[in-house]
Amino acid sequence: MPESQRIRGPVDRDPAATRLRIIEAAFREIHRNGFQGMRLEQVLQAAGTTKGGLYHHFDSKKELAFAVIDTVILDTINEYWLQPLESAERPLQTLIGIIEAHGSKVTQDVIAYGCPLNNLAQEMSPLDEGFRQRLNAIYRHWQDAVVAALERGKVRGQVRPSVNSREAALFTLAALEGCIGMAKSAQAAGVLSSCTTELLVYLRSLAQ
Amino acid sequence: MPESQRIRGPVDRDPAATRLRIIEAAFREIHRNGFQGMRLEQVLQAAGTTKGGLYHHFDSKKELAFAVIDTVILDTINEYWLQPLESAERPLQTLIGIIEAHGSKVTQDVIAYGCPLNNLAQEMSPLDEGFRQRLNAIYRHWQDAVVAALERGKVRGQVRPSVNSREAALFTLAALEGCIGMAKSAQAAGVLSSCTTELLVYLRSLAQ
DNA sequence: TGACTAACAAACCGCCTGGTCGGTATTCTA
DNA sequence: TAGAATACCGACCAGGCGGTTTGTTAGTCA
Repeated sequence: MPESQRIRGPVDRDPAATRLRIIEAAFREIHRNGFQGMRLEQVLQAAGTTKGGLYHHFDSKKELAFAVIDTVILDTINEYWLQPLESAERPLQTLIGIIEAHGSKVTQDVIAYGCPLNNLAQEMSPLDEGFRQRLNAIYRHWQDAVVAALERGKVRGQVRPSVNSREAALFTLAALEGCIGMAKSAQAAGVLSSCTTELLVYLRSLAQ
Repeated sequence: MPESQRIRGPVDRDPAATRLRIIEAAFREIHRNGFQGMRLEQVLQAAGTTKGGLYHHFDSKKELAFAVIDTVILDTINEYWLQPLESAERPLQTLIGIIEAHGSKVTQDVIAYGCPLNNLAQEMSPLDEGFRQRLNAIYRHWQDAVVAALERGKVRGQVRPSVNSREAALFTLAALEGCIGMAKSAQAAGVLSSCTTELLVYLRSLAQ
């Protein structure tokens, strides 16, 4: 039926790469506009493919978003939080360091569009149980890593034994997400650094 | 053109009441589905009116949302935060009391659907400057009230003078919104109370 | 009490968008 | 190397939804 086949180069047919380009483009669109606001046409254009390519790799818009969660978002958490924490000599210091880095060098995208994980969780948790479970699993995964860090800090005498690790880890994540959210509302990097400064006050109070 | 005019009672024509019913229905829809997810048809059904009624009172979907922000959301903040704080004998204690009440008796809707203010701010701030300004103004309004409470606490010797009131107030709001968000993701009231417990630890550390 | 206007009612429009489907080109396999 | 399977193309479709328009009814005021 399509009588005017578009001229395109040697095409470099590479399914895995195509799939990845689609996922990464979808991630950016979701980050900016949310899941419901993401337009497949935009994703396709950014990924340099078409409906046919998309629906060959994914069953639906929702499945595409699930792939984004299970790859890009999960990997990012692992890279920025899990890996540094699990190999840390001084876990609490490392935790503080990660957050300090967040407050200062954080990319402009976080101020402009917020935390991709939190955005999706806030938008989709009440609307779709599939989203909620995946997102909440990542939060628990993340929290567990902080809990482990605090517990190891206790063993090493760097964290007060009276600290409730699960509550403190939960609160740390909540406060960080809250700070990012306030900065996004204000569209001001200064808000993020002011807010995280106070989070650091809290975290330092866990030390002994 | 409409040849089958619907039978309805004496209609109790009352423009102000109709407008209010539309706004309140819109608030509930936005709370559940976000602004982009709100369907006018749903609002109309809940409010017991039709397109004609809606577009008589509001110019567009967006203007309706602005009315929701400027009335329902603003009023709620004023009622639960501003009023108790401004008349408080012991401002820090009052602040702590408000948050304690939040952690325990909080309505089921907050766990299920989150904070209406934060939901809208996270969804719309990056997408529409009109939304962002209105929502951010409410946040500043709210923050100012907490700042004033902390400052009065200092005067009365209840808050340590070394506390940075603006940062502390900002962080308090951020952390609270974060806690609500975590509870919403987990769909668990226990998460909210655990998280706010730790926020209370922080707030008590401001006292002297 | 009769014209004028505000306050609705609801059919209708047109665009947007997720998803489908028939077709084609490339790669794999027997 | 032929045929099948995979990867991808893009026109098309149908439903949903915000917004418009035309028509009707209830107040209002001279």
